[in-house]
Amino acid sequence: MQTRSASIPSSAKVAAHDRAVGSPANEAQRIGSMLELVASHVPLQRRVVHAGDLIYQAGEGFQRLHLVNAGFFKLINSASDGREQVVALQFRGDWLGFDGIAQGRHGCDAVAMDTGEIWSFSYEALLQASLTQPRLLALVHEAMSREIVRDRDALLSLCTLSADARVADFLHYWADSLARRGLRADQISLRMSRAEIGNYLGMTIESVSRALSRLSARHLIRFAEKGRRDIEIPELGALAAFVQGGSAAGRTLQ
Amino acid sequence: MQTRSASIPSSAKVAAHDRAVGSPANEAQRIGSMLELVASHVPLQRRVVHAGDLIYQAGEGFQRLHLVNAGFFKLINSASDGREQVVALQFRGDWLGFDGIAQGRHGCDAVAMDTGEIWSFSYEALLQASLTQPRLLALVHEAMSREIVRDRDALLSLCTLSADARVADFLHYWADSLARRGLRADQISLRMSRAEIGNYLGMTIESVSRALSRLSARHLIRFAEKGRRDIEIPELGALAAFVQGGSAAGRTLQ
DNA sequence: CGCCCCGTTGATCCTGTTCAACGGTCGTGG
DNA sequence: CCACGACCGTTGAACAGGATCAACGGGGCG
Repeated sequence: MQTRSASIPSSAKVAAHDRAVGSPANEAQRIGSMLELVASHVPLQRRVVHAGDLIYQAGEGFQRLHLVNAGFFKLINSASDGREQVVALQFRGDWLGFDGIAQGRHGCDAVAMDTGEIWSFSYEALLQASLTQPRLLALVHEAMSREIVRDRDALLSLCTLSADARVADFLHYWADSLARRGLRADQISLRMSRAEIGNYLGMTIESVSRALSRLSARHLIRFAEKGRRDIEIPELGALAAFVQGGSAAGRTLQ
Repeated sequence: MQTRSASIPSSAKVAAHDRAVGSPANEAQRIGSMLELVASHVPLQRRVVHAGDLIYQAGEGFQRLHLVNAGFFKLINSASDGREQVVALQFRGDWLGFDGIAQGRHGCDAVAMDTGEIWSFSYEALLQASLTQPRLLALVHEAMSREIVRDRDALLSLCTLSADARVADFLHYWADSLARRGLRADQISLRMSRAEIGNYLGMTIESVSRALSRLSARHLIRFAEKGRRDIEIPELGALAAFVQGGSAAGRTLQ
């Protein structure tokens, strides 16, 4: 396996979780017009959900897709022996339910982490509409592709980063996701317990807690006065830099 | 977060990597007819590739998708700081290139691990054809969905399994992938070095080697006489059972 | 108030990493 | 032909990062 040629434009890859072309503002715009386009061509049902609400469940038959209009959602994958893991976090503009297409039944649970709004619609209806609206079809494909890329970035982070760097990367990812959607990213309020974060990152509650303490000691983050779930990020760039520095520094593939 | 209700039919989940509906024979058939359908509706270019050949490269502009007609391929994701990781293994019937749709450029390298045959075709042409062939469109969506599910299963294994179980799960996955395609699974020949396996599983060469030795000592696998890359699996079920037993035994999400 | 859940911190243990040495195989070239 | 070196895989010994076990404080709620 030869090392990849150096001919890749260096701008092609910025950071594992920072790959969008275009600015954050564009991203928010993209999401807005996507929601609009879907809503105008597919009959959908809008639903307000609350923390803990189940959008769909593993094993359940697949018929409908969902779009996040507001709120935060987690996807939980589980094995037959009881192992379960948070495998993805979804924000405004993200789709829920793609995992069900392949086998006609869902492979994950989708759970709301906070109050939010979900737009649900029939997959069949979407397909029908997309036959006359190529732009709609393109959106669906982009969304699925994005999901694949994101999952693989998660895989990369999980395998190559130390516990502290993983936590930093997680915070950076969360903040970045907010920023792209036009929300303020310097002051984030995690909707997850330490247990959930740990599960998502493949580590224990204690390790998450310690990692956060260490990040705080380095002034990469700061805990808001009252809530241990509210975190300030003075300098997003510093956090990203820490992720790279804290990586096994070039654990390359030979 | 409440524990999931017990109302999920237990048959809905068999094992992380063992979720197909239908028998292995059906799967091989599905793949065969899928290849046929694509070939009969999209102009494609067939190409024989050899170990080490690059099908596409991260950063490269996205225009074409690829179908594996024969051989073994790996997808390598890499971060800006040099970290890189094998994030997926692809076999006959798998698609290559979905990661490029979202951003118009590829996010991974796709590399052949052995001699094989790749069918390449324009994504645009595929879209055009799928407008008049709904079955074709369904195939594409199923393939993308399957990819998402697989990535999430990998995430789950990575986070919840011990090193030994991860190696066992990897072997089981490989063997199972062969079996589904109608190939013999009791005697597999890995196309990967220990370094690649370790990278894929998030562990070091030494740990992979030790894990294999321990699996061999338990008679879950046997090394073929001459090659340390040829492995016999007397009982696939035993390997699967070990994965479950070797799991952190219910590292649930609270 | 008492209980439960959440988060933090300390002490100890263990899994997997790191460092190191060694054997086998293959390709190259004297 | 064999010597040499590069590469791959295995195994051992020491180390360390994170898991585990345990104790404690704070907040919300019945």
